[in-house]
Amino acid sequence: MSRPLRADAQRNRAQVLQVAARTFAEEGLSVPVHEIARRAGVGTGTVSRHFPTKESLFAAVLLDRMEQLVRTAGELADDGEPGEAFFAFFALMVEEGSANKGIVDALAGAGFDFQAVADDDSHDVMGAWEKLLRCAQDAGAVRADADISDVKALLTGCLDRERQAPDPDARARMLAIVGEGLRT
Amino acid sequence: MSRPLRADAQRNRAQVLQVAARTFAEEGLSVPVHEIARRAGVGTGTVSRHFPTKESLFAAVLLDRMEQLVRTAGELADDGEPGEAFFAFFALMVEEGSANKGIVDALAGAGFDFQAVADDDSHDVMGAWEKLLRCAQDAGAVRADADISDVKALLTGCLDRERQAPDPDARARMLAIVGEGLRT
DNA sequence: GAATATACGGGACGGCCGTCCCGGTTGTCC
DNA sequence: GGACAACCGGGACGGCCGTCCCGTATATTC
Repeated sequence: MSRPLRADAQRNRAQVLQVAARTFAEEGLSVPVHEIARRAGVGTGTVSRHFPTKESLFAAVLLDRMEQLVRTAGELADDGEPGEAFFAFFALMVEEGSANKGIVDALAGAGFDFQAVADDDSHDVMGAWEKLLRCAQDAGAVRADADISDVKALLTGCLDRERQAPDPDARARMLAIVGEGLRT
Repeated sequence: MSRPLRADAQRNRAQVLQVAARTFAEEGLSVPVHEIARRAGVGTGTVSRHFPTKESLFAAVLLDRMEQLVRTAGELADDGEPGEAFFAFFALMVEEGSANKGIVDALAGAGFDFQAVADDDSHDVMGAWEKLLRCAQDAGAVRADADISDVKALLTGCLDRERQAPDPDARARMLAIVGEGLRT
């Protein structure tokens, strides 16, 4: 282990992370790193010291969000009916994607290895999600042959619909369609 | 109008188009134009003279394929039950996407304006597809509130599933799920 | 408050890629 | 078969972007 970061370095790191989170969410992964540095009011060197590559910066941002989502998934799994929990989390992910272009890009596989980030030991989103699915299937609420990749693909579809034309009606309709398809 | 192309120019154009079609289908839109020129055995200048931009090259490739797909859609619409025709065409598109990474990229909106190309007057894929949808809805085979954007999004989802791990079982499952969701 | 390590800024670098241009070549037409 | 226009090849150019480096500034420690 190394000694703790200097105070200003900590501030800068946090600042970069926050700006990056907002920027990636609003504009997707195509934003240049220079731009994030500029908006954070630091030099590009500062960014690249804390996060050697763009991918590592995005991974750090994503991991933050992931933690919350996994926690939510856990809570949903704990209380209430398994089927409801599964579909509620699915809807939550759609909402998240709608507000977070970065996640959509990652899910769409636009250059980043989402799988690798999602599979990180301490932030096992896919695992948590899969558990929700399995519970719902055991409870007979979701067709037994569906796997987590199917679910992820359906999520991608819902997010694509959002991207074409964000519209509350359309979102509800897509959730209904997917729901009908997935239920036993 | 200009005079007809010189014989060698026609040959080169056709050659580039053919190589581009195969290459885009196999590797997606990220292939450099230089690489297509190299494989076609021509200089980059030759490519860029016939197709001023990469987008125009891809559009030309896509339009070829589109024509066939639209024709197929028309045939499906003409004979047989409307619901069957709609779902058959959907399955056909999934198959097409599975064999054609370029189309997947275009559908996923990876930098190219698929809509613009698809809406070309003489190759109105979306229109043809929408007609299939409307017929199926009129016949009561597909839920009435779904629109063509929903269908396109669901297709994107199916194609995403293919990309994660191509698998005949998974494809059939996805089609079943989407079918269940879309039927009345 | 001085000494030292640590971090900052932002310019430089290199790779990638699409586009353009020019000297040479090859069809075409009389 | 000769002259001219059309076309070819591929190198040059410019923009973009991620990464690295170094002279400078600042926090930390004693």
